[in-house]
This record gives sequence, C-alpha cells and structure tokens, in this order.
Amino acid sequence: MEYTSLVNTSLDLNTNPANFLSLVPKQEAQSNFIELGLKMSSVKDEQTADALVEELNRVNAENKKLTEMLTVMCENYNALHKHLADYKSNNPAPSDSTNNSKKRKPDNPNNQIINNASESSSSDEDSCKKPRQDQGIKAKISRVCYRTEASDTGLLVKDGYQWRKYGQKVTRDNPSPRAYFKCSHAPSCPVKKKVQRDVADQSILVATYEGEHNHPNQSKQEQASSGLNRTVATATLGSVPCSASLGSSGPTITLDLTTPPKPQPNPSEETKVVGDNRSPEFQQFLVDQMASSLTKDPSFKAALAAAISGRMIQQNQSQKW
DNA sequence: CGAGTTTGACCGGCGC
DNA sequence: GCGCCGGTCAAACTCG
Repeated sequence: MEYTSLVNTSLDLNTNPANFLSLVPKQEAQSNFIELGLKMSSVKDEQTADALVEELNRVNAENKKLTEMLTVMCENYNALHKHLADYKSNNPAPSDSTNNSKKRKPDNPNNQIINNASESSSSDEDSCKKPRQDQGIKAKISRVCYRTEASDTGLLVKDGYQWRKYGQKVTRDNPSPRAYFKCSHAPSCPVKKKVQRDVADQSILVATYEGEHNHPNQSKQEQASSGLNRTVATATLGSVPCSASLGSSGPTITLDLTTPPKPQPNPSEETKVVGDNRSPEFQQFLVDQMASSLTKDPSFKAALAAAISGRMIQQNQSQKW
C-alpha cells in the first residue's frame, strides 16, 4: 500500500538515506570539519587563525541549522506516525504486497489475528506455525525486540523466565540462526520462545513468545538490571512492524523511532504498540537516540575532535596575545 | 552427576 | 510424489 499518497513522506526517514543526506548538508559540514582539522595542523600565523575563527563560526551556524532540522524532523516524524496510525485504523486489513517469500498460508483460524500481524512483520515465520499444536488452545503470540551490544552474538534474552533451549536452526530468510526455547521454570508451562536476530539490524534480537505462562514471572527485577536494553519496540503481531528502528548503515543518522524503556510486560500478554510518541519523554528519547548515533559515527567524532582541538588552540593563542 | 546446550536427524505441512 | 522448509527430537557433549 502506498502511504505516500496519503501522508507527507517528504521527510523519508528510513527508506532512502541518500535523500536524508541531500536534505542535510552533512557532507559539506564534514568536509569543512576535515578541512578545518587539516588547517589546524599548521596554525602559525594570524591570518590562518582568523580564517579558522571564521570557519568555526560558520560551522557553528551550520550546527545550529542542523539542530533545527533535527527538531523539524522529529516533528515531521510524529506527524507521519500519526498519519500512519490513522490510516491503519481506517484500513485494518493488512496488505500482503511486501511479502513475496514462499510462506505458507495461515491455516489456523485461531491465529487469524496473529497472522495478520506476522504478515506485516519483516522476517519471521509465524504464519507457518504448524496446526498440529493443540488446535483448541489459542496460543497467544507476541513479539518483543531487544537491542543488544553489536559485539554480543548470543541469543540469550533475559526476560525473567527460565528457558531451556531445545533447538537451533538457520532459516531461509535470515542468515542468523534461530534458537528455540521452552519454558523450564514450570514443567507444565507450555510457553515457547523463538529468538532470532533481526535480518536488517543484527544488534536487535527478536523474541517471539507462543503461549501463556501458567506461573508467575520469577525475576523481573533481574531482567531490569540485566545488560540488555529493552528496546523500543514491542508490538502486537499484526499491527505495525515490531521495531520501528530506522537503522541504516553508513554515516547516516540511525533512529530508533520507538518507545522509551518501560517496565517489562508479562510475555504472555499481548504487548502493545508504544505509548504517546508525541510526549516530551519520547521527544527526549529520540534526541538521545540521535545523539547516540552521531557519537557512534567515526567520521563525526573525528570532525568533532578536530573542531574542539581547533577551538582550544584558538583560545590558547588568544590568551597569549 | 545432573542440568543445560549443541547439532544432526527426523517429521510433517506446503508448493510445485 | 517430491523437494523444501520450519519445527522438534534426542544423543552427545559441556559445564559447574
């Protein structure tokens, strides 16, 4: 479905990073920074210093401009998100146009709602769930995304329950292996969990829970203090894609357009989509995410270091004079 | 030694 | 009917 015909997508946050680059004169700024850094190495005469001051002022102005653009981008995103939500509420039937893989047809009427969700999700195979599982029991399926350290290659998700791994498989549409877990806290607990890294962002673990726990969560607090950052996006299978993360490679800004961390819900409950994306907390969260992404950019850090060192040299020289 | 993990084999549904 | 594929089993292995 073509949302662009209904909402203003000029911001184009995710689909085409190149557009964003063209929107923001980032490369120009970068080259200025680099140029600035090179010049810094030969700060000898006053003329150069004056030129650098001028350059710094210009870069500062550019920085302000970028900040304003960032703010505008956040506002546009919120508007876009609202449009999308409105559109989805008006058109509840999902479109399957993006799902071209040879997925099996949903054959379990009990999972109809869930299947709607999984069809809109990116890579998982929930719609292939075999009906040989107890047909009478409606297995609740929910999906939770976790962000992990990029270096973390494990598939362990601390969610407060005890899990026993009973299998691992590499699936067709995702090079990352999928791990299968059963709840081992209570022998009679029917809950299963599948954990797989997101095909687009390997730092995101996607955990799919099937069924409901028939025992209390053992250690939510342990989970709260674990190294995993509860990310952003929890979603009911079937509404919007579970993670709204706008991750992209390269020197572009990576946004996690999702919710701020919140208390861990019981995995047996359907997790709901995000709260109020327009709240001040969410805005702050977005800004934090953007700042975090910028600081992870080596070229940005190099440019920033050059600018800071330049400023320091300038100050030192002005003090001598 | 018991509990948990790994991993190849097997099962069953689905598309062709 | 055959092959593909996701899901599960279970023996071997690891670890505390």
